[in-house]
Amino acid sequence: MPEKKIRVRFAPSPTGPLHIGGVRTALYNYLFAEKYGGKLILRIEDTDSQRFVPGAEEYIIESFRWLGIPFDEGPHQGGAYGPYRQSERKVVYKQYVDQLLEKGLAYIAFDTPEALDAKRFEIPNFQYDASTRMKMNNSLILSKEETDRRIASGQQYVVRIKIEPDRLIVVNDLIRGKVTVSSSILDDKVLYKSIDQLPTYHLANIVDDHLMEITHVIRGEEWLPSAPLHLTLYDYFGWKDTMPQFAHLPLLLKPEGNGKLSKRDGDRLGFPVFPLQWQDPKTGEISSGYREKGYLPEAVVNFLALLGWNPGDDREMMSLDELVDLFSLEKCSKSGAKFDYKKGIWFNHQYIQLKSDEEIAGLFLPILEEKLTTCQSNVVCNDQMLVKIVGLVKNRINFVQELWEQTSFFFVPPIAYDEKTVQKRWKEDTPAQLTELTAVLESVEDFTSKPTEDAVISWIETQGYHLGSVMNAFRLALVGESKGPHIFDITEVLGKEEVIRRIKRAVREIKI
RNA sequence: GGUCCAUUCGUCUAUCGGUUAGGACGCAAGAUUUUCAUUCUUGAAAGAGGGGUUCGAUUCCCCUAUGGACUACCA
Repeated sequence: MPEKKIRVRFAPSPTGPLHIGGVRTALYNYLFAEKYGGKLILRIEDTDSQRFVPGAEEYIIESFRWLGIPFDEGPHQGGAYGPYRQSERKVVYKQYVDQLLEKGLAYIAFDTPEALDAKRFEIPNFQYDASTRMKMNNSLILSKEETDRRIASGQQYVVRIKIEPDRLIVVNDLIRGKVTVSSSILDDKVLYKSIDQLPTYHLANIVDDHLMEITHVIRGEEWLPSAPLHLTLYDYFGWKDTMPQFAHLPLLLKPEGNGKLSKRDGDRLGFPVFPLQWQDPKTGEISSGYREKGYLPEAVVNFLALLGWNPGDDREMMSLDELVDLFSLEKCSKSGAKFDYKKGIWFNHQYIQLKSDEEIAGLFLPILEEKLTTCQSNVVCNDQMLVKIVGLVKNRINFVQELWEQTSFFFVPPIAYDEKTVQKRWKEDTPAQLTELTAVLESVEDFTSKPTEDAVISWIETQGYHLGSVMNAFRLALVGESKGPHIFDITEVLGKEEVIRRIKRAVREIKI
């Protein structure tokens, strides 16, 4: 592909938890960089001092650590193009703002936010541009002396780009092809504000991408409308030759209804829209995260990768390495993707099946320990047993958390018996049969699954009992309801004493 | 309102002018199972509408409709 060393960046704003759409953007940047042996840079875009949220940057770092997406450069690991926080690059931007001012490609405007609001109220489609700028309050109409005097006296101002109207701007997008707009629809965007001496996104973004030698800007579609402005900026600075290429990714949409995916959709439909759980430092409100919900990072990555991209064939299960190998911007789709969270659940199921019983048991252990203390269970369970139990029920779960409801009867004997099952499975002759069964079990030497099963089946056959009714009643006694894995796999884990104890208890407790 | 982007089963998507329009999620039915699941098999399900271009359009062009994004001294 390109001769130049690939450098891409993910540039989030630390204004709260990272949206899942942002995660996907970062993932695509990573896949692209990795595929072509390039570098992925994390840049924190904190030029809005008003909206800064403490902890957000750490949240971002931790999210990608969890997902297994490493950055090559960033505020934490450093790099040759730092600093990587825009708030630490103030001095850098100022000189470029001055450059534009000197060339007459930008100007100083004194209009207060209130004055602009009034203007917008007065004129419905007001835009600060070539058609209006000469009627406003700026250095274009003020004398040099007056402008300087105002600045010296401490009057707040902003620097606006001076857009020449009636020019055709062509954005060459790697995903969408040529996008042409007239410069007349652009407004004189604010590039810099004196109040906090910080640039706005547009200026900082272009300066940093240039200075950091970014070769490809892969970002969400919401940026497509401002791409012409960015192109103009590259042009004004004389950086067109080294300008990065653009790729605007389709958006993630609500699973149902219209609009883009928001936090509310997650709350309403019960799925997270953030990688990690997040507690808002101001309100204390907690938003759920994929990690805490029990998603495996591999599953999240795989699921996200397929929302807006595909390998060109029917493959769906792909590791991060495979994704790197298969990824290409040409295969990215152009239209927004409704967030199919049910498919995400399916992916998680698949990835759980791929993991060893030992690994799943390890993930389950902390949950189990907590449950056992609250249940005051005195069941002793060693690691080997736990692994075996997990192996028995693993294919029934989508999340590790579901393991408890699938396995609780192993640890806690049934205290109640499901009424419907009792009605269906517990007949008049059941107590007598089960009492006989205890004797049969008592005589089994090797209590592992198969020998026990053989002994019980042959007893049922010689007695001429109905297989189903004995077995179902047996299950009811052990589990408390009509569910669970193969019955003799359960008895093997439970052990002879516990099995007999449970049968006796059921015979004693269940009345019809 | 203006600008730009988009439009194949309910959803994610394959198809780069000629296909019985393929796969997956979800859904339904059946099989397996002593239970519940898993699993397997099968099924229903799509080219927004209208014009062109072409021997032939889902595929190329135009219009309409619909959806989306943007339109801040936010990113």
